[in-house]
Amino acid sequence: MPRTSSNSILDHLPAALRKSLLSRMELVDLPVNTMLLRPGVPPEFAHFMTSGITSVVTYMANGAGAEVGLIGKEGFVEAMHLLGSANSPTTAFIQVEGSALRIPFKELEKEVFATPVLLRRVLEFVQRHNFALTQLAACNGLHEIEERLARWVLMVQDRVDSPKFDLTQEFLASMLGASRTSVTLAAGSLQRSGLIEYKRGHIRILDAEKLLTAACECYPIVRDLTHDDR
Amino acid sequence: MPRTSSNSILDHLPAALRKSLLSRMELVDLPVNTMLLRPGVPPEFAHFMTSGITSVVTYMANGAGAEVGLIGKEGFVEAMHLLGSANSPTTAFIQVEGSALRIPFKELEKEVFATPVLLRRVLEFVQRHNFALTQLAACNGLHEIEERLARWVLMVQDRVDSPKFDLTQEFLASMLGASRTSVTLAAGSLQRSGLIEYKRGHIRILDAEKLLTAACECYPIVRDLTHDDR
DNA sequence: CCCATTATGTTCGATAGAGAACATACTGAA
DNA sequence: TTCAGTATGTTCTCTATCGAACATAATGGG
Repeated sequence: MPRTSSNSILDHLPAALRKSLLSRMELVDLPVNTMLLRPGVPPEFAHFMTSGITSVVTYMANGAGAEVGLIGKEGFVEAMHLLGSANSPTTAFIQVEGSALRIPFKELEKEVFATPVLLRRVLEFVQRHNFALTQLAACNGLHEIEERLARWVLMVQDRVDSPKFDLTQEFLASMLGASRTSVTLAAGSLQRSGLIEYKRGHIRILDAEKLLTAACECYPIVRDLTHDDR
Repeated sequence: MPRTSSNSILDHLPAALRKSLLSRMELVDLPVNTMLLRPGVPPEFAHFMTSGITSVVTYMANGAGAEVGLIGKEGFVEAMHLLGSANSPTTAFIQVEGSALRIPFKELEKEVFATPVLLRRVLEFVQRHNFALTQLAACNGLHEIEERLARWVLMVQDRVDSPKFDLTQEFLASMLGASRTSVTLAAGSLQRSGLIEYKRGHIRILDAEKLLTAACECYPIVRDLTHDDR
């Protein structure tokens, strides 16, 4: 399977089912900031990420936001929406450009509830995503910015398979629910310690080992949840 | 149906299915602090709350914790665990004494995946619970203690149907991911404004209207998610 | 190559909250 | 009724973070 169409969930499906799904899917490029999901709006497509990262964020009325999820090729974006018809308070958009295999949401919905194997895989993903979310929910309230920044950077790295990617500090601030000033300070600190290099929206991990130490305990917990092979 | 055995999920099932389930369930009293779920331990029973409140909390290594869920008679405690076999990082225990209809977890699991209607109801609950969680995750990081305290009190009230219940400030602190001092100050402020009365672990809501104003925007969002009639 | 734009760096005052220490007051069991 | 235990009230110092303001520096389109 070519690298650009590899998605963990699809890859682990029985061959026949995978083929059937793939035949109805379309590989789409996803530039930065592409909106995949808005609060209260039912999704048109489901996006099985094959590269890049989707951020799931909850925004408050005053515009402040905080990360509540990060989805790469280990998952797909609209999983939660398959479970029912409640209004989602979240926004999802492309944080690191990439691509996804997309399928009309209604079609996936039908398939999921008609195909037990697929349903199980979807629910397993929902479970892992949810457990990760509980950890991040506590993390947001309890840990300091520098630890959370380190965690975030590592989480992104896991999903892009590269020590180098693009993220402005302004953007990071809204992800971490912090002010840009604080992010600059935290990033500066990590940079002075030689863990990362930051250059106008380009970030590079220099020492992943030490970064792990700088991150809060939430990182390995969340990583195991989202990147364990089952 | 007697008040003590009323649970929203069970109540909305087709009569035959409900009867079948109820015949295999046991009504149990749940005193304060009863543990229902520990991190990484598969649940033995599922508890459909009929009164009282279960708190779902994520604890960090240093003992600090934060709320990631509140379950009353609108739901049941171990829903997430039905979806797969990943390790949950959460702890669940009784926060306000009450009762629940419990059923061996394995038995419910079998039933859920054999009975589409039941599965749908379960997934709907999981979805609502999850969307609420995304809101609370952001809330934990972005809102101030007094607003969150007001929100918490209202959420508890919704689930006990009473303006009066027992909660120590020490406990509230660990729920809100704050220090006891901060909770005392916030509670004192709400008390001086005449919104609540606090007396040695006994809290009484005096002015629910104003409390709504004092709470952050998250309260109505979460309430609609968890207490909407579908 | 230049300039407008955008991203980062830096400083400063203000503040929410942490954490410790101690005082007070209520409660229930003996 | 008394006392030990527990919950709340209060004060203080300390620190992380905010928010605003401004400086600097890189970037890319013309």
